[in-house]
Amino acid sequence: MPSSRRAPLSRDRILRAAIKLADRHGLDALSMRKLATTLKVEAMSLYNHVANKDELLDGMVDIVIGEITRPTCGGDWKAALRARAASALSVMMAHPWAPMLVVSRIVVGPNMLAYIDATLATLREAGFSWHDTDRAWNTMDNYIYGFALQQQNFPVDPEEYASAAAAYLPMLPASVYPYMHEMSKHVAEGTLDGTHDFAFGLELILDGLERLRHART
Amino acid sequence: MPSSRRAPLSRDRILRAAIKLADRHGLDALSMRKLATTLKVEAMSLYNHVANKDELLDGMVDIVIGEITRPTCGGDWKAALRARAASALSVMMAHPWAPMLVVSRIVVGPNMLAYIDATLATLREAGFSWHDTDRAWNTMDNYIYGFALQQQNFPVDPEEYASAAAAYLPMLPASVYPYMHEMSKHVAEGTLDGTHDFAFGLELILDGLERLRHART
DNA sequence: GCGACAGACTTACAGCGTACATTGCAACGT
DNA sequence: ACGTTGCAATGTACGCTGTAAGTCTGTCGC
Repeated sequence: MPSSRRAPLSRDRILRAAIKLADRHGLDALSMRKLATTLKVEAMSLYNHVANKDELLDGMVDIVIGEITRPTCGGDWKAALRARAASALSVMMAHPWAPMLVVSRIVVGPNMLAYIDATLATLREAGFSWHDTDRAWNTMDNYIYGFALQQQNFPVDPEEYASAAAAYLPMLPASVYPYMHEMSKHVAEGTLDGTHDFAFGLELILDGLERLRHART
Repeated sequence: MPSSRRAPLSRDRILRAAIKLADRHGLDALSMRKLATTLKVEAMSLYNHVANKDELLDGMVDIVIGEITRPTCGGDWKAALRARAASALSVMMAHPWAPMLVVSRIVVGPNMLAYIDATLATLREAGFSWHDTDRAWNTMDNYIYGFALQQQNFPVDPEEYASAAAAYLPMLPASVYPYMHEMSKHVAEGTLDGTHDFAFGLELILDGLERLRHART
């Protein structure tokens, strides 16, 4: 009954191994063969459990979306959406390959659907019309994924912003790019931290939604 | 002097051919070999003008960014940014492969730098601090690219929203996804058009920026 | 025991990016 | 007029990719 020296492959085991591999070595390193070897199996064996690589990627995304703590409606809608955004961002940062996949395909796994449903619920129970709910949800998610993507691809660590800005300054002559030049100078001098501020845009959106809500009641 | 039956290859000719190919057949169809054949040349010849495929993609993005009409400061900053966003979106829609590339790499071509510089200029001349300028610019661009990506990947044409929603309804049982179910029903019945509204989120952000500007003066 | 069947394996193919070595052509100094 | 030089196009090759198709094998129900 324990037996089976044969690998007990399964769709779930494959997806989780794929996530681990992508987390560790990036999405480019995720090939069917490499994934198979981490599972001590041949590449083609995977196809007994996932139809093709696209389905594999979809499955990975849905699992990751499942890690986001879903908003619960009934309380303060703004706080709920803020928490949702924070959780989504932290999950996206934990799986750097995820936002790219989320935006480049339409995933309709159970976790994704439940996640969206909970979001719609929060907005509806807060009193938004269906029309506004639809637009509010899209606006927020555009911002969240956009921010995560930008953050992921930014090439320098936060503690190196100043030195990096100083290094790039010569490539931004004041005569050609006056504003970029001055901004980089401020970052280099520490007058401006180049930190990307997730809350800024989020609060802009949330405040806008709140005013919209008041205007319509 | 006309002579030269040999193809007069050049970096610019390559980039424009690559853009045309990607526009027509998608980014997946853009391989060095296919690109070469459209130029009646062998694949390896391309490498005399671009270092590698990544540099090719970077070059394509910078050309496309150059197609965006840049904001001019001095007038109404809100109108200028609105026009900038509209132009950026229309360019992204004309080159469906572009937003994905823009968000997945850091492009520092001359057009990109000029584009950013003009944006910073508009915000600065409107009276925003460097701190706010930085955040405002990022928030807007996150939204623009996020929206373009979402629009690109949406699988159904606007005129088919209602029928598509009706078709998907059975996959969204009211018992499991009550809100998605009801929303889809509204779309199917024509009570709600599933149209994605670019202006909605954009005005949310612009209004937020305006209030911020007033609060700080 | 034995037949059936799921699931792992093997082989093979077309396509990819690109390293490296070679070739052909045009312009130059003499 | 004639080597020489050097750039740009080419040809070949390698290792990698996703996956179609066919084969083999261990386990289970009868």
